Parts: sequence; structure tokens; C-alpha cells
Amino acid sequence: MQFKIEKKLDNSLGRVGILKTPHGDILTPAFVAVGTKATVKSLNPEQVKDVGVQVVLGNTYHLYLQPGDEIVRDAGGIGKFMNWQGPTMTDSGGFQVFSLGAAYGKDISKIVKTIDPSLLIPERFDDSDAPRLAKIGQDGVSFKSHLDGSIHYITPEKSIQIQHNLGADIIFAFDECTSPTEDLKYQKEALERTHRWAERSLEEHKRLCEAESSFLGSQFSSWKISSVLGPAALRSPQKENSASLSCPALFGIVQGGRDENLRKKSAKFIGSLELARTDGSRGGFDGFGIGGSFAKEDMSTAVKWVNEILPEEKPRHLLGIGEPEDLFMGVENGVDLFDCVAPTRLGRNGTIYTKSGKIIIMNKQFRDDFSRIEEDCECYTCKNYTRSYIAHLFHGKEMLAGTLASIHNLYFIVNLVKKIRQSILDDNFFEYKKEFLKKYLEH
RNA sequence: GCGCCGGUCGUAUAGUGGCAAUUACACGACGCUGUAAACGUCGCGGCUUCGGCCUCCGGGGGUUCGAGUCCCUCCCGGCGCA
Repeated sequence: MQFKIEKKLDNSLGRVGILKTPHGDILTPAFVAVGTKATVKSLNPEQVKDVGVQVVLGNTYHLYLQPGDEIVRDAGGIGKFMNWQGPTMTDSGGFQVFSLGAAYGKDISKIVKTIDPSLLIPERFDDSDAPRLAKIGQDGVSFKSHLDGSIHYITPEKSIQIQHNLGADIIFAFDECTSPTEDLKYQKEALERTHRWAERSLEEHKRLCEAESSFLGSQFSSWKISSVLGPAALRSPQKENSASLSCPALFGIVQGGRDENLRKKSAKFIGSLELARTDGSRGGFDGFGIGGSFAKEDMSTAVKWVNEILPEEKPRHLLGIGEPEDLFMGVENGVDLFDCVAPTRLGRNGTIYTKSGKIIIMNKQFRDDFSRIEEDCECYTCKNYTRSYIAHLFHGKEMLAGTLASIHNLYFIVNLVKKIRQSILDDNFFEYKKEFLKKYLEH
């Protein structure tokens, strides 16, 4: 993997770049489609490609449980398994520490609004005995499968091993995504844990990469012959699998919640972490993830604290963030990659993005609205269907409803980031931001 | 005509004398930020100063402190016998 910055945004941390992976280039800033279980929900890979998605993100925890990482490995890796030819990433399972742990069974998000003080007050009731599917130990996290109740202990080493089997181009260190409702004391403990886990993730990654390269080295001559012989010789899944085992890029994850000291400390630690290789050189992370917990109102400052410290020449991924206003904020503050379930989840659940805000397509007013979701949108949905028809599909619980809405939403968000990228190249980022957000947020 | 069963929120249902009354669907509104999510929450007789108040289970009458629930009668529907 190689990252090149092509242009910087004046007076800010923003930049335009290009991230080269074995499965193709990613023009950054870019929005990554979330495909947790090796599928972008309700869309086939052709539709994902057609809306302009460049890279898909799968999930370690989900694919480990089902179908199992060894199945994915034997299939030739996540991309081949799901028939996605472009670049892929996998998340480490760190988010499930939150979603199946502190957040399980509760109505809390990793993003809070500070105007809702109930979530931030540390005097909240002691819920340590509340049912959770994820329990944190010093060494790793014990997960109780949401599918069959079986227990699985995931350590940083285990997460990295699974991710190597899943075979994405970019993988993440195992971290703890904390709840924004945790107090400073807990955030501090969790951060120390995440940092230890980062070292162990990097260590295990290095070990696996060296083992894989020596394996490939020993096989090198025969592989070369196979390659020369052409596609037929490569048709065996085992061979293709091994042949594509160039070591993935590993991104370390910065945490620290909403606290300035912790965020900066984490950026310093993760950004400069290096471990000695057996050949005597030293190696650190290939890029960085910035993990939640955030408050909506001060997310921009948190991102800025971090990106002022992280090495400029490496890519940064703001994990799980993706509302339109957040994308402008992220880019301006030096983020290169975003992913978010919002476009597909909101779409499936009947909320649709438009340039003048989100609409809930099931609402009465759309039942006889024969206009397009957006008259000037170039997506497949807008070119072919009316609001009335999409509302009808949702009311009828038809599968196509979620598909058409997801196509539009994903197109909307992916292209918003592309336009943001272009606006930097055209030197009018701030004008574009102002113009877009005025219309989007005005009602 | 006789006998039996039944009529409860748009539909389908639950309901033992203490009930503005169960559940599902439908309907209305909202929520969702590294996917436990084609999901979830709330509302669904009216008014409310949120303490309550009024009107309610086919119609009418009765028993009772109190009736959707028990009794009488009428209307309507289904089945059976003539």
C-alpha cells in the first residue's frame, strides 16, 4: 500500500490524495461502503460499483462467527468471496466491544449530543450487571455470540489472525471503542488498554507477514512458473489465495474519547509506535483509524487534535462517521477515509438523503408524490423511479424498497465526498461547504 | 318459525363483575454515525392547568356499590332443524 498526497487545502489540515492498494487505487478523501458480513446490505457488487464506491469494509467479528474466517480465506479472501474486485478493508471487532458491550440493549450511540446532559453525567446508575454480549478483560474481550450464544475470546492477536485470513487490503488494530457516557477515569484505563492492544496487534501482524513472506519465498520459483503458465495454472483457489497474500496494510486506532489530553496522548503513541523487525529495520502502522466516542458538537476539535499530531504522510480513517456535515468537518481536519452505516441503514429504514435534508419516505405526503427523490440526481433510483413508487414499496415491505433507497443514499454520500475532493482541487472547498450545508441544514 | 353460536378501536382478535379495555396487522409520527438493525421507539375515543374529566364493547331495558362480562328484549350475521 502506498499513499500520496496530491494537494493540500490552504489554512487547514485537509488534503487530496491517492491510496494505492493491490486491488486498485482509492482517490481520497473517500467514503468507504460498509459491508459488514461481506455484503453491502441489499446491494450487489455491481450496484455498489455503479454508485461510485471505491472500497468496501467488512467486519472481523461477524465474518469470524459466520461463515468463519477460514472459509473466507479458502474462498480466496473477502473480495473474491463476495465478488468485489476493488480494494477492501476489515474492521477489527473493536466496535463490537462497544455495540455488544456498553451499548447492548440500551438506547445509546457512540455519538452523543452535549445538549442531552443525561448521557454525560457520571452519576448514572451502576449497570455493571446489565446483560452484555461483550465483556472486557485485560488480555482481550469475551464475546457471547449474538447468533448462537457461544463464547469467543478475542485478543489483539486473534483479531489480526482472523483479519489475515479474511485477506483485505487494509486491516485495523484491535481496539476498544468506548462509550461516550464513560467518565474520564474509565476513558483513561480504556486508552491504556487500547495502546497495549495496538502494540500487540502490530507485533502479531509483523509476525504473520514475516511468516507469510518466508512461506511465499520458499515457494517462489514454482509460483513464478505458475504465473507464467497463465490463468489456468492460477485457477486453484489455494494458489490464487497464496499468490495474493501480499501483506495487508495495518492501521492503528487512536482513541481517547472527548478528552484533549487523552486524544493527543493517543495520537502521539499510535502515530509513533514502531517495532523492530527481524531484519533490523523498524516498522509502525501504515495508516490510522480515529475511533469514536464523540460528542457531535466537538467532534471537529477532537479530530483536529489528533490529525495535527499523526504523521502527515500516512492516511487517516475516521471510523464510523458519515453524516454530510461530518464529512466536511472531517476533510477540513485532515481525514482521508470515512465509513458509515448511515446511507445503507437509513435507506433500508426509509430515510433518504436529499440536498435539502433527509426525508422519511413513508410519510403520508409522499404517497402521491410523483416527483423523483432528487430531480437532478444521476443515480439509478432517481433516473427511474418516483417518490410515490418508493413509498409504495416501503409500505408494502418489498425488498426492492431497501435496495432503491440504499442506491440513492450511497450515491448521495459517496458523491458528496467526491465533490468535496474536487472542490479542494478546484480551490473552492469553503464555498462549496457553505453552499451545501446552508441548503442541507436550513429546515 | 324453533334451536345453537356469535356481534369489542380500520381489520382480525383477547377479555374470569373493578376496564379507556389484550394482541397482531394497518395507520400516523419519530429515531438510527467502524451494522445485535429490511430495525427500533412512541401514538392510535375526546378534552386536559397532566391531578384528572367526559364518552365507550350492536340497540334498549334491568340486576349490582360497580356490567364488555350476569338477566330480559329487540336488531344483525353464521350454522342446524323444519
